[in-house]
Amino acid sequence: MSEAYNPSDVEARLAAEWESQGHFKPDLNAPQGPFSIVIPPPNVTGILHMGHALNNTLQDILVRWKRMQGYSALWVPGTDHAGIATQNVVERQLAKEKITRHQLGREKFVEKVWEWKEQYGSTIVRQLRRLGSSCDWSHERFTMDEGLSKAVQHCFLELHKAGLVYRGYYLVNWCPRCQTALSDEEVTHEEVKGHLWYIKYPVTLGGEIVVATTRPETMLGDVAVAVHPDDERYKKYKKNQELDLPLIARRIKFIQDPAIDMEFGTGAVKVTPAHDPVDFLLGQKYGLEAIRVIDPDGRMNEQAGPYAGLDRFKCREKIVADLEAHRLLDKVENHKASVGHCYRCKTIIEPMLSPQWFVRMKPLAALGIEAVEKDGMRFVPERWTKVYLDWLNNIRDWCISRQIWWGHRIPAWYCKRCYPEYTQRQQRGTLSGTLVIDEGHAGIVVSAQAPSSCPRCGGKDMVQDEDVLDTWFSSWLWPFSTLGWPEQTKDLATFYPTSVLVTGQDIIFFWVARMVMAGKFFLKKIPFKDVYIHGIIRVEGGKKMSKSLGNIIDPLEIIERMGADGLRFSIAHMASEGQDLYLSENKFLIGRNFANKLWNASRLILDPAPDAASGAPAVPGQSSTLHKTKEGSAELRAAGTPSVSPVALDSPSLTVADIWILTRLEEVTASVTESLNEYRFNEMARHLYQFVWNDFCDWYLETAKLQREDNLEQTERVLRYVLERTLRLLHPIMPFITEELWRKMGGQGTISKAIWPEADLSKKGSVKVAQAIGEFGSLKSIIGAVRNIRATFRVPAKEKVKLLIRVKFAEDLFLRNEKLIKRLGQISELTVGPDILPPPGSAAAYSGSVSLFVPLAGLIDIPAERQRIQKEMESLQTRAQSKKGRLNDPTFRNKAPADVVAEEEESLKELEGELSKWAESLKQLQ
RNA sequence: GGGCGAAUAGCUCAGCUGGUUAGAGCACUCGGCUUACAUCCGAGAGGUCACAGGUUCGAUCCCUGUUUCGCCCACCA
Repeated sequence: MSEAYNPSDVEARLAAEWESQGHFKPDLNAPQGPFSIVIPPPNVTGILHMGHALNNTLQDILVRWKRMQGYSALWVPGTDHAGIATQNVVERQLAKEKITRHQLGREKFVEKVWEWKEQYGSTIVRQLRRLGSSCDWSHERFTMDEGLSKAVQHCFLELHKAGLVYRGYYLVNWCPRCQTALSDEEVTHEEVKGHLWYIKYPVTLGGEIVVATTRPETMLGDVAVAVHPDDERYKKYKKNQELDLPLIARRIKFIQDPAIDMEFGTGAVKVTPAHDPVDFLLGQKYGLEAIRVIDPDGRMNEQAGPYAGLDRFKCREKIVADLEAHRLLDKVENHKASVGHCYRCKTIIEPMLSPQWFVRMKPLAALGIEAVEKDGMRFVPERWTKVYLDWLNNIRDWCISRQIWWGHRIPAWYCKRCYPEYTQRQQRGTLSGTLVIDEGHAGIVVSAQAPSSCPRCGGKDMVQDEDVLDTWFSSWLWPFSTLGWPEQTKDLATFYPTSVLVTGQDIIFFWVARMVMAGKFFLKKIPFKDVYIHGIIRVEGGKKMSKSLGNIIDPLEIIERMGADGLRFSIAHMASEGQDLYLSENKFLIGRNFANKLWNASRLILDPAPDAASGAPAVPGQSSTLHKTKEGSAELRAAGTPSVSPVALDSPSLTVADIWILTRLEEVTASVTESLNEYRFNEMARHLYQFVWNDFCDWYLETAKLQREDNLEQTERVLRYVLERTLRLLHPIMPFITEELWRKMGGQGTISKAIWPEADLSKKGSVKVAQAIGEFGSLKSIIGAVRNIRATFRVPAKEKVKLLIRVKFAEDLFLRNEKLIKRLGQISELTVGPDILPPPGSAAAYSGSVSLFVPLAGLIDIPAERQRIQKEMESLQTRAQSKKGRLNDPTFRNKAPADVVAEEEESLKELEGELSKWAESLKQLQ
């Protein structure tokens, strides 16, 4: 084995092998039944970033763990077609060749996107494999697959049948760059510094009303000015008053509505129903006309008169200038407002009146609420429940049509004769009346296939809706569409509902809530019971990780340098429940170093010792005949387990170190399993790290090196036993290195199918075990004390010292472990007895009932020693003092539980004992 | 405007239902290439647990308020 662990040698090879062997197909005969997770499908355009690395590491830990526990574990991978994002990518690519999608035409363009998908779309799933994700790749799905497309269509038709899909003429969020409508969730609001312009609107019969606006360009579409009915300032104007819209001569109305805030601006507001959500509602309420002055591309249209053709922001400048020229601008204030931006391209959203398809969400939201209130779905951390419910309780209808080409076509058909007539009528009308489009009336047919004729006029010319569906309209079916729905497949019956969803907080609305609604609506069951919401990845300093900030930490580069296991371990170690993760490069060292530590510990155990000169190898390799599998052992049920003999804690020949490490192994097994049960990934990592590094390597291996000289066979058995089981505990978090080492131990097949260890803490309380643990603790603490003394007095590492231990009981413990104490403390001569007196010039230390002395005549530095003792005493005194205070307080004695009081008394006694010994030392130093 | 999260060592963070001496990694200091590992070993230093009240025998932890930072939601024209 190489001196340093080299992950790149191992990982790619194993990832390929795992897949080719089909290890991650669910074992349908697994004893514990199904366990399933569907991956949050990354965008096909995506490349692996830290968010994916986190998300998939956590999922993989769960899946590998459950698989080892004997579940029929299925992790369904796949990708999302990401309508707008993907279309944008391909459009940009075409732009390099100076081609627009319009030049290409729809069919050719969609073909191009598919080509792009075939060529680059597998990037991210390849990267997921590299991360070690144990997905069942034969189950991989894409949201535009034939099956999933069928599911989408079925879904649309069913919802339509249930009256939950409708076409309506509403004000929607419009991205002038992407040239499509967006749902409310696809708009991100950002605070933008702007201005509040106060514009004078002349009243027809004399006087003027000053209105305040942040968007002067929309005044061209104004149809009214509104004030609060109680506003004294405007009482003089009658209801049927009219005003003259400045710049373009047009009469507009004067209305009074209690929704107007008298405090804001002048208390008078211009009303632009075609370009403002609030005004749209007012328009509806008062039957106002909606005049659209901005076109889908963000330019002013012919309704804008002299401003037609100008970009909306250029128009704003010109309007302001013109108003100023006409002295119609009263004043300008600085003003901050939250402005909607397209979540894909960051362009400022334009509220735009247009006909779109919507899903009626209220009835579905009720199902979503029911999921947590009745069906037992829970969020981890729990606080997200409130966020989820608040959204559902205030839900608005979901705009699902997109004016792009890449996506699922809407199964709706328009009569070429009726529909244009209808829309023209609609656009000329006012906002009173219903805004839901009566399909029969408008010449629209919702159906999977093209209808032969228009049911209204009998026209034969029916064309399919040009629009496609929102990407999330396919993702919300993901937990069941990937299992074959709407067909009643075996997969669906077995693996739905899934077990847990692991995702980020940013898509609770987009995705999680909608999946719950769809799952409940179509399958009558919640799609998953637990929703684990992990944090968002950031970089140190709190900024978002983004290309434009140039602060990306690329997981692939980290994998390159630290190994996938190193990356995974580091990430899991940082992922404390639901908290955001702040990353920096050096945080990944922990995982890399840990893997190397594990590698080298294994090397010590598995590699034959190099000093062949001293006769037989100190450590036989795995070929040794000493380690034959014991038949029928519960530990060894899994086929192919390396030859490891179970070590029973009550075996008589075990040393205190053996018993201690074996007990720690049981403890860590219990803690790791418990941590996983509670989705505490960071604790899992910490427990394993602490156990492997501090307990196993720092103490047990050092002890074992010596033990091997005396009792090779047994020590080997313990070493191999602990290592093999530790590898299994580590496997979910570090799959590659554990597989590699497990095989080096002689494991056949794959560790990913080995059995998850079960903790046995039953022996922990036995007298023998408890005593051994206490005794090993004493050994550790006296070795620690000696090392401390050595360091304090700068005893050169190679120079050995004498050690005297004064102890009334258990002398033989120290004699039995003389070799260990001597080796780890660099001791030349050890004396143990009940009546030992410190030789002059000794440094002393006290721990419990043990006193130890290190003769350092000549080396000892009296002031330093005095300082060391005083410091020790000070800390003991502080502690004793606070305990005394507590114990002298009668209320503490009365109210605190008896065991707490007893404990305090006990520990005070101990402190005082130690304190007096230190005091004695100090005296002797004089 | 509403809600959520965070504030603990120089840095980044743990600390699960209140109970000896508040932990880790990195950085730092001292000493070591000790035959698994310098991606290492040994020993240290470093904290008024943001602030102010309260509950309690006892508060980093529970309650109230304040400050700072971050995020989410909202029809702030």
